[in-house]
Amino acid sequence: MKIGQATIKDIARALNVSSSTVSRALKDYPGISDETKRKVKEVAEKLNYRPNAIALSLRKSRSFTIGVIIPEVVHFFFSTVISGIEEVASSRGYNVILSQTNESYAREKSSIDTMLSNQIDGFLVSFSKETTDFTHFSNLLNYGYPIVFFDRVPNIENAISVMVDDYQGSYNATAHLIAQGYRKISHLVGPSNLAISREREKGYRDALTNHGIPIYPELIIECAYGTSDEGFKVTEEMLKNSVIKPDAIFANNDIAAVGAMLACKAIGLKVPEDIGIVGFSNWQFCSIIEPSLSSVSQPGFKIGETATQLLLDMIEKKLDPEQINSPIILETELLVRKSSVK
Amino acid sequence: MKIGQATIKDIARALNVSSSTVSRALKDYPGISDETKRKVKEVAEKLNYRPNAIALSLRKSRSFTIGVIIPEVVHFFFSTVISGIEEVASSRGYNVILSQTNESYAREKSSIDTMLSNQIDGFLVSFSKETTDFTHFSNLLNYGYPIVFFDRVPNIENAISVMVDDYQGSYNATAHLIAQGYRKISHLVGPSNLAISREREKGYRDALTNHGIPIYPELIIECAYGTSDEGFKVTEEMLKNSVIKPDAIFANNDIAAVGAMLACKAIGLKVPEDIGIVGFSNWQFCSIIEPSLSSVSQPGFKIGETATQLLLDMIEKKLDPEQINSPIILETELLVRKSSVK
DNA sequence: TTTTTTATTGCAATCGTTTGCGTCGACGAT
DNA sequence: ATCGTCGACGCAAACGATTGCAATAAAAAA
Repeated sequence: MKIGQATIKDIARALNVSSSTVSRALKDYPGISDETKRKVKEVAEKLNYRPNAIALSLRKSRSFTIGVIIPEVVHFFFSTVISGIEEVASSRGYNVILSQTNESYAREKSSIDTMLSNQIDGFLVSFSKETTDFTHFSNLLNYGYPIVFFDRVPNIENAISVMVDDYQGSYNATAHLIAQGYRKISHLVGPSNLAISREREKGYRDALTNHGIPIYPELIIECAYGTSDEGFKVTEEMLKNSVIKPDAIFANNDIAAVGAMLACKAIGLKVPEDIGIVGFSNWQFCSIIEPSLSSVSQPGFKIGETATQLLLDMIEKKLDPEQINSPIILETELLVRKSSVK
Repeated sequence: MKIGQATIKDIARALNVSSSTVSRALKDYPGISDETKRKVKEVAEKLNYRPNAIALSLRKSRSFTIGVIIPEVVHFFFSTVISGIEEVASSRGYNVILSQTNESYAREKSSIDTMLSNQIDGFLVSFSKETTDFTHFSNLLNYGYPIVFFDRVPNIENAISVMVDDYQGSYNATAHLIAQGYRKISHLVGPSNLAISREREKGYRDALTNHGIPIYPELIIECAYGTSDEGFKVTEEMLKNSVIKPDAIFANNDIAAVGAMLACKAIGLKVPEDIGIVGFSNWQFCSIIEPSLSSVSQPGFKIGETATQLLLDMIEKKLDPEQINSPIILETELLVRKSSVK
């Protein structure tokens, strides 16, 4: 028996009826006799009939597929988000097609192009670090194309976005370090074109200010790539050259935090006694490294779920994008571990 | 200007020619005058014409999309594989549609069904832990449907699979421990229903035997879930209760290895002086924990790449599945770090 | 001038499904 | 006997692109 190859026409031929009748019978349309419906369904079952989703897409100009554009798959946070996306999409009968940009703007644009040719019903995107021009998105938005941004969200009109409360997460982390008695807190900043980096920096600054602690620009260092090596290097340099010696480091991300931790150890500083460290994202390794790394946990799965629900609601017109005029913001959670507790 | 909405007909109308001419002109068919080609392309450009991939799929019964069925996305190894898949697929002009089964057999089957409706050109699958009946796969295979299995591969006829040399990886890891002077080597075994666990155990046993070292059944312990806590617990118990005191631990996976390492430290044993440890998979955290963890690295990215190349070659008839009658086996690499070097 | 060739283009079917509208027969009402 | 109504179904167009087979005109050959 052929697989998924039987068409409505085959059923029609077998029963000597028209394809219209078969189509209607399968969908329990009124105006088709029960007898016919029964027979059609029976034959459909026997032939292992599977509707051709492609033909349906063509007819309806709807593909029941959503496109996910993501910087990288091999990233704890993003893979968690994907998981949430996949969960909701599949439960609502949608397919997920995936493209990773590897942080390349060109790739981002071309992915969107091919997905558009595939009549994707909507996009879920977290744009690349390289992306500074958002016209490819705003064009789509102006046309009314459903897009939901998550985590990395652009500052353009009508964009619907789901993000984490980076500001508050960062504020809490910094406040926690202060509460632990750390005073000269360094911050490893993320790439400056990402809003999340700026939010996190702001949370850090405000926490210091609100606690009456001076801000030392010397201790605020950009760590654009967010690799462990980069974290190591900038930390090493800071520890050596800075006039103000930091007694804590709050890193924009966990990987850089680990680099910083290694740099501290290499120089003979004890964590958390001599220097406290907090990261961001709560990668799996946080709890198993020595000392375990305090980190701000982002609800990746929930972000994926929420963004997908929103997108599908928009696609199905259950939701008017106009109703949403500010980003959906999900709470973070500060997980205090050993690296920041004296 | 509408986005991706211009069709061949729009171009035809604008130039007062037939759609056939437009179609041919766009593809540089012979028999179309250069003048016409020029004009068609010009208008296509102006209208921002994008071929409708859905219509094309319907016509050609080819979707240029491959389906990936995977147990979980949030897993270092699998996400790495996905990355490799995505890379090759996109470079060869294919889309990737993704479904995670969460280790559920029912979900696996239904995913395959909906992907079939979507006229997927082929499958890349790593099946769920629950799956013991493989008829849904063999049906497809018998029909000549292209499938490539990876990592978790079924033992069915004509199945093409790409896997890692678990046996050899395990053998090498054990031999390395022996070479370092460790003699009473414990092994934390993985879930016994997965072939990879059995292969790894076999590699471990053979390495010991070939080096004339006795095997102590007491030191071979199942660690089915592979969590850090489980690793901790079984190791703690072994160190306390076992008559034979191990001087090394080779764990089936990195997470369990870390648990074991913590248990050793907790009891006052020094790694690697008192006890050597080696893990499996080379998770990202291996190099950043203290001491850094030696591990057998599985080439996840390469598995993804290789499997995808094979699949696309099959789809494009560049490769006859008959030619391949044994699994493709990729080499592992033992990454020696501090945890196993005296 | 007539016939043949060649260069360009159009027609129409096809992929599988949906759907507005028309058809056809039966049946009840007048 | 005639008309209207209604139930059950078929026709054909449509979605967008491709492609075998004509068709048409101009150019070349006879």
